Amino acid sequence: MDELDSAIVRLLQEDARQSNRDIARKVGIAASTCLERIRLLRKRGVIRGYHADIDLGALNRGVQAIVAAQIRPLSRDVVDSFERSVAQLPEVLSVFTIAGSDDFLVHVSAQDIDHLHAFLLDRFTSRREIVGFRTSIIYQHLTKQVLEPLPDPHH
Amino acid sequence: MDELDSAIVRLLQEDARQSNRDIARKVGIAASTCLERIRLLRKRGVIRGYHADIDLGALNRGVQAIVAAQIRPLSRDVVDSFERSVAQLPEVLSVFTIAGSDDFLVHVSAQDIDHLHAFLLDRFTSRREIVGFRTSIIYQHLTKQVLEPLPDPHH
DNA sequence: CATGAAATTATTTACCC
DNA sequence: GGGTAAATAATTTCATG
Repeated sequence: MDELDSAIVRLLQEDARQSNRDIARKVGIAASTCLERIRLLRKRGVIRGYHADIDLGALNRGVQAIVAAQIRPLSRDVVDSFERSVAQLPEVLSVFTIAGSDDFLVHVSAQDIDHLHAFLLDRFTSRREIVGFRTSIIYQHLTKQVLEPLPDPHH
Repeated sequence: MDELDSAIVRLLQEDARQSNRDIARKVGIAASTCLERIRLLRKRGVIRGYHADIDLGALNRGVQAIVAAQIRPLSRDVVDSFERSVAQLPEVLSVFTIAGSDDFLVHVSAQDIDHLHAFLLDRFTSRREIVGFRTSIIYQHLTKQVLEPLPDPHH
């Protein structure tokens, strides 16, 4: 990850569909060189994928919430199975497994408040491993699309 | 948003860099038709952008946390200015503005625990509008890259 | 008016310096 | 890292139902 790689990664975070030729021109290298660098970044796992960012409203997902859940027992089996089964529910956007008084934060979206309520009643209230959960409606979610590398901690 | 649009949106969420020709072939329409549909989806704001997903470790961001913050007063000025200034800190990945006992959840990443601690001391402890915050280390974060449309609530 | 086929223009990619 | 040429893709035009 030298300066050229960082510049390429930044440009692909901004717009993953711009042409390799454009990226090459912006960072000041030949298209063939740029293509090879992108291929290596992908192979090394630095670039994990390219994804379209879709408006949640257009997917009938106008209401978002964060559900803070506590589960017991905190055994590997119960934790792993909770993560996997919750992540595959259609309403779930992401699952944070965290330290602290809550065990998980689950980011969910639904058509409206009624569907959110029904979802929580059907999928959370009934789960035996969940000993408690609190739901917070999300008014706004700002996401940074372009992340800069942080300074190397060894320098 | 008919079935064809949904199929195109799903494919672009899976891999935003696949060619228009491949997408057209997979959904069973002509390339020109597909290109026009994608253009309209973009114009209508259904597709908000295309972004490379980068490994946080490669960006020297190996440690993630969620900071739940309470601020006062909860006036528009203070809320707006908190959102904007926090979102532009390099360590911040996203900011949730929420209802409930906490006012914000801030998703952050840093090089390591020491840098996370320094970041919180420098950027949170010192802010006058913050009346309290709790930090939870993230062990794991599962994100769904492909979101299906939810059933229309009117039907 | 949306679709699809063909022609033109542009980009990607493999190979060698 | 760069240059070139063949393969591939994007884009425009225009005919069709």
